[in-house]
Amino acid sequence: MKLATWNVNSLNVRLPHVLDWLRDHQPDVLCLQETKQEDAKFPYQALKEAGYEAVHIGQKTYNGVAILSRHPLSNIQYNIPNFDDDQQRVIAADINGIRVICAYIPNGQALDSDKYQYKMRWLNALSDWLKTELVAHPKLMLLGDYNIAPEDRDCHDPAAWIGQVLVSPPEREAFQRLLQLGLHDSFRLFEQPEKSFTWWDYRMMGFRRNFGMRIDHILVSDALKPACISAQIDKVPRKLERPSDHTPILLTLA
DNA sequence: ATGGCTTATTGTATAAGA
Repeated sequence: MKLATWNVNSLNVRLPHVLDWLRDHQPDVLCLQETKQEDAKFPYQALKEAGYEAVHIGQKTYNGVAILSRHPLSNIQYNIPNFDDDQQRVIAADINGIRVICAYIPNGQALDSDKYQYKMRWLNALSDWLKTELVAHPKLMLLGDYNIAPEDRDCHDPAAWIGQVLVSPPEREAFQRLLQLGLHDSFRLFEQPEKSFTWWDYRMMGFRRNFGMRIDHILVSDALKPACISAQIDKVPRKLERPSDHTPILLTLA
């Protein structure tokens, strides 16, 4: 079983890239973030013709998450239960006996911003919810844009990023708390090239110079860890015309 | 180098991303 996650930075703009990528890789599941569209505009039909059922929750301009699947989706959850949030950042479904959670964790903007406070509250709510979710669904995966580079090796220039959002100690601690729930960073279960990143700034030729960050992740529960066969970042879509600033990561399960 | 892109908006400048 192949599962992937990709922040597309507007599905309206990126749908051709997504359809090409689905055709080339045929994943069982693809989680999308930043669809940036209301559900009425979501391309259910085009995805169906490509062989994928989809569930989506979105809003105009910002946020929006979707799960595309070649297998039936059930038990759909929209957003974090009991957490008052007007931003559409989480969607979850049962697929082939696995609880698949697609999340777009807030960026935080800057450490002294209200948005950073929101990010930290949001991470706490996510953690609390996952605690109970893991009891109900031992086979669980959390895929998405975390907006956290967990370690210095996940940042192209750690010294330049000290004190910045994405790498601050409280954010990294929140990431570690997710791991302490019994989740594993599937990318690090395997040997990986140095300077592996999933996002590069559009500016300053970030991609060409590999000035990137690894901020998109696929965490898997204890019960799923032994089934992991491979994990890789696919840099190809980042090289296309008018790319998303993020590129997909792909996990293969036995 | 606090942005040099890119996206969307009842736009023609602004907000946000990371």
